[in-house]
Amino acid sequence: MAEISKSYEPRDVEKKWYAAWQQGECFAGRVDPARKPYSIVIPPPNVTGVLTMGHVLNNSLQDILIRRARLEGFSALWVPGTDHAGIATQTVVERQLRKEKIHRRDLGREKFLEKVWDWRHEKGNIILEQLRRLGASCDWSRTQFTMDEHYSKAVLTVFTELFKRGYIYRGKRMVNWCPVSLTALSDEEVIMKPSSSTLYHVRYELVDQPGRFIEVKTTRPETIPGDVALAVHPDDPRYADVIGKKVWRPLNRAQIPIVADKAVDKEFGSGALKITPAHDKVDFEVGQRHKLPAIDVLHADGTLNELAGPELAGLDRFAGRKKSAELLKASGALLGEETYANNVGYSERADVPIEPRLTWQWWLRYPKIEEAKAAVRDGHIKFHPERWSKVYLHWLENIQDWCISRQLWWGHRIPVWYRKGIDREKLTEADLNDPTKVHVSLEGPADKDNWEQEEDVLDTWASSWLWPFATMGWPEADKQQAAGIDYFYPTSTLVTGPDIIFFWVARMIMAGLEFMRPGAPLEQRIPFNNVYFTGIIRDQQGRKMSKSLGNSPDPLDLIDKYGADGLRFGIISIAPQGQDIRFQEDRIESGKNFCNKLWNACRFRQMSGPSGDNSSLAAILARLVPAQFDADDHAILGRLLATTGEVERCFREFEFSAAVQALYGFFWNDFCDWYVEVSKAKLQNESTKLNCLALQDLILRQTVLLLHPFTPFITEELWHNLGYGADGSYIQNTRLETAAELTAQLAQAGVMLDQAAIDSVERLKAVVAQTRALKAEHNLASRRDVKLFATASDADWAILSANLAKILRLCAAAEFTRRDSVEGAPAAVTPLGTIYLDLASTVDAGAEKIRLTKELEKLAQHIAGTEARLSNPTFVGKAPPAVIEGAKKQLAELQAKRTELSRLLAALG
RNA sequence: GGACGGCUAGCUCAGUUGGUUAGAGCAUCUCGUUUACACCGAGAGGGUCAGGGGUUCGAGUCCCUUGCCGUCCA
Repeated sequence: MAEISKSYEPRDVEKKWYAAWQQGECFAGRVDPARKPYSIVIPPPNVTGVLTMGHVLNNSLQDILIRRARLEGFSALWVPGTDHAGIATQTVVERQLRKEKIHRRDLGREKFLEKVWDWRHEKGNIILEQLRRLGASCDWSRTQFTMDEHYSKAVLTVFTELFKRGYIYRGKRMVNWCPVSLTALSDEEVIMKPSSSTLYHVRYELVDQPGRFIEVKTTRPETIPGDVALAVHPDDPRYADVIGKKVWRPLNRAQIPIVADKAVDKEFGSGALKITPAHDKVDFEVGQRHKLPAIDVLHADGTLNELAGPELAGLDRFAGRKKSAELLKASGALLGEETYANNVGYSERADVPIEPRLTWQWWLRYPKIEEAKAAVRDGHIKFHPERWSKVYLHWLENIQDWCISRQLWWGHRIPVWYRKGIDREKLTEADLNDPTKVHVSLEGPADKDNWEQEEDVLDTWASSWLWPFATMGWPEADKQQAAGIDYFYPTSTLVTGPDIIFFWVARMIMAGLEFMRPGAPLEQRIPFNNVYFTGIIRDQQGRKMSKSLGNSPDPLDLIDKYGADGLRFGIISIAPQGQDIRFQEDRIESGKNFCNKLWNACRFRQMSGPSGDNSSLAAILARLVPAQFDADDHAILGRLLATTGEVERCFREFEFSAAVQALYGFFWNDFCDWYVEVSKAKLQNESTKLNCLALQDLILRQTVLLLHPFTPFITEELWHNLGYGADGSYIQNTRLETAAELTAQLAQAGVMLDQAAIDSVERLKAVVAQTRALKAEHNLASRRDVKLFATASDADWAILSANLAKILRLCAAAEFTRRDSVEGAPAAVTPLGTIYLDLASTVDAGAEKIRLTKELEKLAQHIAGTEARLSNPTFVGKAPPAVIEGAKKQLAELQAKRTELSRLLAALG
């Protein structure tokens, strides 16, 4: 056993144990029929990502669950991996190429993809390496990447299957278009930003009533050439007589109709709306209802095209906006401008306003919607906190088809081939299912030369929604067998953020229900049984942590500064269930301090006496001498069992910060501040020493086990330093006793907890605290030569005298004796009698009088309150007997204390 | 506009089905290097539980309402 150093130095310990764990294959997920499985799949971080505080929280929680499961005897599996993050990765590589003045089109698709793979091999594992620093006990041999060959096969299989089953179609619809990345975006890749725009007032002249105008307000005058109608509300009296008439479009002059549609907001602007179906989602729907054409006046890159007219064609949309305002002004159609605060959607990656655009895309009608609802509603999948299930169900109630295609190169290319020479603009739904025109399969058509493959790739989420089973070998039988899918699926718990309930959690549930174990009951097809939603980590001002704000500390710096264990312990302690977290570095420091405290308590144990046989719980129990147990021994065991039980409850209810707080309080306050201090007296007595050391060994062992999931490194180190584990073994292979099991084993060793003794410790603690306070009040806190007297009943004195050595040490006093009465000394009325400071000659009687008077005043208030309650007939009549008894008992104690304090005050003269 | 969450000590947060005098950590102040730990110990100060109303013998806790902050959906 190594000698323990004076303070805990995490760096070497962490390095040593992480290497040892990997060497010992501690993280391997093994199919073991003798044990129950416990599995987690990591929410795959973006392959371009680096570790953030959000990852630290999320992955610490997963590691805590997995490590606890190991201690509870489960066969645990944590599957790691990354996703290919289509647009993010493509953007990163494009940016890199731009430095060499190369555009991806210069390279061509194949060469560009080679560059992306180069980048992925060079940089794509950074975040997984960082997770190792945090102590993540993933089964790295199973690391997955969504673009790996096997995983790709799963993704494309799902596409072809869903196509066959009629869930996938091709449609020209309005999407969020990024004019820089030149692709459709999902809603979550669009960031709404409050913006200051200009609202242009534009008038449209009625064709058959020259001189009469309809006024329209718009922020986008450059789309006027794409107007195909004006719309008014059918019930709007201002416009009742113009419905069905025509107006002149003021740019690219033409006649367009006025239609009536309920989508028009009568209150907004003039109550008349210009309808531009190619450039606005609402307009598109209005256009559909009124069978209006859509005139697209923009190129894909956001410049205006020839349909916008010769003056505007070729201009960028923002330049076009200015130019169109000038043109309107020149023709007299512009009535005015006002500034207008609205929300504009921005492309997350390119940071430019997105463009609603009509494009051909592939769409998915979701499968298994009703079952997905039932799975959560009926509790087969439990959300923690539960309230998120409402958000989930609401989304499923209003679900819309999913646009699964992206105009990118990096991703899973859609396995669809078009017969050469076919006009894709004109493909009908029937054509899609005509194998002479469109081919859909994994391997592609046999005569490839006659076909052209779809250029689009799939949305990244269309690969990650398969994560829980595609990472376990699906769809190939041999790979599934090897991964142990029968054993590990469904996974136990998913840990993720509520921001991706729709994009990921809900979709995984539907995918699992559709593809896993067809025909089996719902509970065998769902991907997980529990979903734990973490909070979002914010800075001190409550802002989200982000790269652009620069308000996120680098977790690796924090690990260097506080140790991985300190970081984990600290972050968990400030992460209550379901609440956002305000990051405070001082809490991470507390985590480190706790580790140091733990370290030193173990060090003290090692310095206090010879090690006994710590090789098993049974061996330690055999060293206990129950006959020698004093009240403190009972009390600390009682607290140990209560804490063990509390931690069990916390894991059941996913209350991790409460578990950390319980362990902190138990270890620091109950064990270090009290038990270790009283041990110091007991350890000087040879007859009680060995029992005391055995008890410390028992408590430290259980504490280290309970803490191990939270702080894996230091606990593994101490486990070995204190001789709990043999060389070559690991703490994770120990079975953690539950409170019930520990109670039973203690009973078998002859230890029955004595509640009366435990209660007496509470009173003893009060005596010590009050005596210390009394000394401090008289500026004697640092004096160790004070003498104490007590006036106490025989029963109270019996307890005091039995604990004399402890009291002297804890109060830093030289003597403590019993007296029949003491006059004129400062005193404290405690639950075990009145304690006096023997300093009568030097005491300031005036100050002591003031102190006692103040205390009496407080007491009088309390007594008055209690008396009032007890004299209230409705209280006595309606409150439960236990509450009334409690109040009566309390009143008696308070009155006795008042009598005693009054006597002391009177004695001061 | 709808839904959800939050508002408790200077700061960040606990506070289980309503039941003694509302707690913790950090910060502040005082004292202290006594055989683990100054990454420590002892002590102290600090709260009309966002405002208002209601139910109840009793409300931080339940109900209604107002305000402010935040998130999501439209």
